[in-house]
Amino acid sequence: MSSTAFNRLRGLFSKSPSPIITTIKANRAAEIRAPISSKDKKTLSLVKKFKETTDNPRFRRYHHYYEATVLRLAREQHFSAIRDILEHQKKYPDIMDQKFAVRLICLYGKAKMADDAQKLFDELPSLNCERTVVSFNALLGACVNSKNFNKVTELFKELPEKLSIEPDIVSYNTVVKALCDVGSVDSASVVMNEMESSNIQPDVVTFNTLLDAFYKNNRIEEAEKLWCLMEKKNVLANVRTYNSRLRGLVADNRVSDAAELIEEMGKKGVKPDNYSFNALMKGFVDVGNLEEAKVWYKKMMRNGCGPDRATFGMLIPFACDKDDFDYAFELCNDAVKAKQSVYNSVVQRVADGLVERSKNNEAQKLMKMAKLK
DNA sequence: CTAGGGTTAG
Repeated sequence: MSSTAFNRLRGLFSKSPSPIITTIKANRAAEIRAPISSKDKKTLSLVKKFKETTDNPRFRRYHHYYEATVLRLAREQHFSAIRDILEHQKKYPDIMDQKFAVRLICLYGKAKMADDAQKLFDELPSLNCERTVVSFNALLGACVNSKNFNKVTELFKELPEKLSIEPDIVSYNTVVKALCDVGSVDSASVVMNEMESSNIQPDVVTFNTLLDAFYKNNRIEEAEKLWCLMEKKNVLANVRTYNSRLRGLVADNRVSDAAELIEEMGKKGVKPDNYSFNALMKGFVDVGNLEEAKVWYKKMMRNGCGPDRATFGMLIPFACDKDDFDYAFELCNDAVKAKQSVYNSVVQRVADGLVERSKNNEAQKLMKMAKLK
């Protein structure tokens, strides 16, 4: 509503015999003029509370609070609110500590706000904060998280010379990751080769990034070659390296090879984790083998790897597909015990299946559990 | 959020 219309309204209402009604109507008109939804109000109070909280130095060390707030605001697309609370941080003396500044740059990255990350990076000297390869790497990482991949290669080309920053292994690994993410796995391999001419040896992170990209693109042969190169360079495979390979084998329909690889990991002193077992169980799900999936689920438990959201999200619907609602129910119980959330639709499907099979007691128990969460 | 991680691979 235009302000003229508003004035006209006010003029009308001022002749109203009841002043109380006048006030209410005027307020409503003001609301129409500048609508503030209850969601916006919530955001405003969240921002206010965050600033007040971080005004206390003690709370500036609560990384999780920062991250949770930024991620929440990002999810709601309140980017100006994120800018608001992170800009506010520049008021504190902590900003002179590069560690603190790096955290803020990374937070911009998590909110996919690469330009703001760069703005802060550019301002560091004027904020009396030292700027080294670490904040440079944080900026690169923020661009990767923002999926602004061109910016990564651009900055990597320009900044080191301009700012006399020597790129290190983390810088190179971040560029490798950016190239893999954009689908240029070959260029990423080239960068790995180039590192060596800068006297920086590829490490396990470099290999893991590239291996994962090769396996994801079903370039199994090249991945195997890379694995050999890694061994030749005496870079020790860790659990993530093996997990990439497990996923690759499973994608290549080589489930039994994958199972063997898990056993081999144990022998090599690399303890399989959730991702390892999930990768293998996915193989058995893909070929419709519930019995083997059950066997490995048990092994997973025995190895002290708590099943996670991915495990339950995969196995419960699979058990339903196989009409094994008792097992699906058992898994739901485990999920509650493990404090892992399961989609309501999945729980509903299990409950419906139980009812169809006249297992009303179980169905009721299940619904009760679901409601508790 | 409520302990605490300066940057990279889920």
